[in-house]
Amino acid sequence: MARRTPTPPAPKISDAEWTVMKVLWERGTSTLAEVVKDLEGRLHWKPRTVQSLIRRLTDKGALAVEAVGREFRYTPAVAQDQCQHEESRSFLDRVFNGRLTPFVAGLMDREDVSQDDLAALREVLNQAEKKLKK
Amino acid sequence: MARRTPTPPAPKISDAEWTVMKVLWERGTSTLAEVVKDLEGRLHWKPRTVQSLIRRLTDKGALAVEAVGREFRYTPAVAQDQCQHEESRSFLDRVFNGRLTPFVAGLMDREDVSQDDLAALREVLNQAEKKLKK
DNA sequence: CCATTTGGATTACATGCGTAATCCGTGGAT
DNA sequence: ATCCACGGATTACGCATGTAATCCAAATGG
Repeated sequence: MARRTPTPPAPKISDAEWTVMKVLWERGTSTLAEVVKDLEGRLHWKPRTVQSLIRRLTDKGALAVEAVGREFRYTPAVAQDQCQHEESRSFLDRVFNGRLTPFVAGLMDREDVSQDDLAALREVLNQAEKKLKK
Repeated sequence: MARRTPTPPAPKISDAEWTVMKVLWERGTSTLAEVVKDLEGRLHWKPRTVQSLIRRLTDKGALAVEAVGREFRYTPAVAQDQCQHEESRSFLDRVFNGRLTPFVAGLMDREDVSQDDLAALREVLNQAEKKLKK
């Protein structure tokens, strides 16, 4: 498994920040209140906490801000795919010396996988192979 | 993909600590000097740094200590598989809402995979299926 | 018009992490 | 007998993180 042409690296997103980014990626763009609404129930975060996280995310360039009236709308400034991929890479390197197969094998070994999951994974592999052959 | 019977959770291991644990898991047991030796060249860590990490790892119960003469030998007190699995789970939950397939698909999409890797992964899936049918 | 709510800005504060340095004692080299 | 290097213990120190609280101004409800 080899790296490809590198895109400029996305800002490093912490655990708690990921929770917020996922909301924003899903909704596309939101105000603070909307994000808070979206999270409440699942999390016990105070609104201030959410605001802190949003602020840190804009500071590090992961969110773009646009003033609407006297409020702000926040929009992801980095692609989810790219962030996911960078996290994936650094995770695999750190824990599995960069190797994907032992990671998958470990999961299969210690968790229960459904037939559907297996089928979906096979399909992914087939696509990869097709791409490889071109 | 569902969780199985939980083992008591292993201590949380940081980035730098993973580097040390990997040496110990590979060597089985070592003194400080041996770990330092093993890392030098690849890393620019001062011996003191390695010692600090080892200390933190023993403090959190990831390493067992045995006095040999007036030195110590350090031995992993947690299984590599288990640590890897816990990291895998928390990574998948955080970044991919727990779903394996998009993770694999993302990698396939953005990195180059070899035929050998594909074959190895297929084999892993076959084993999983066999286990599933039993 | 006044009180309350709400969002942005600033500040907080304990913990963990990366990366050591210092202090101290001892076994080995001279 | 002396001095040094090395290991363990203690301490350091700045930055990131999780989780807010405070302060202030504007909008909103009454």
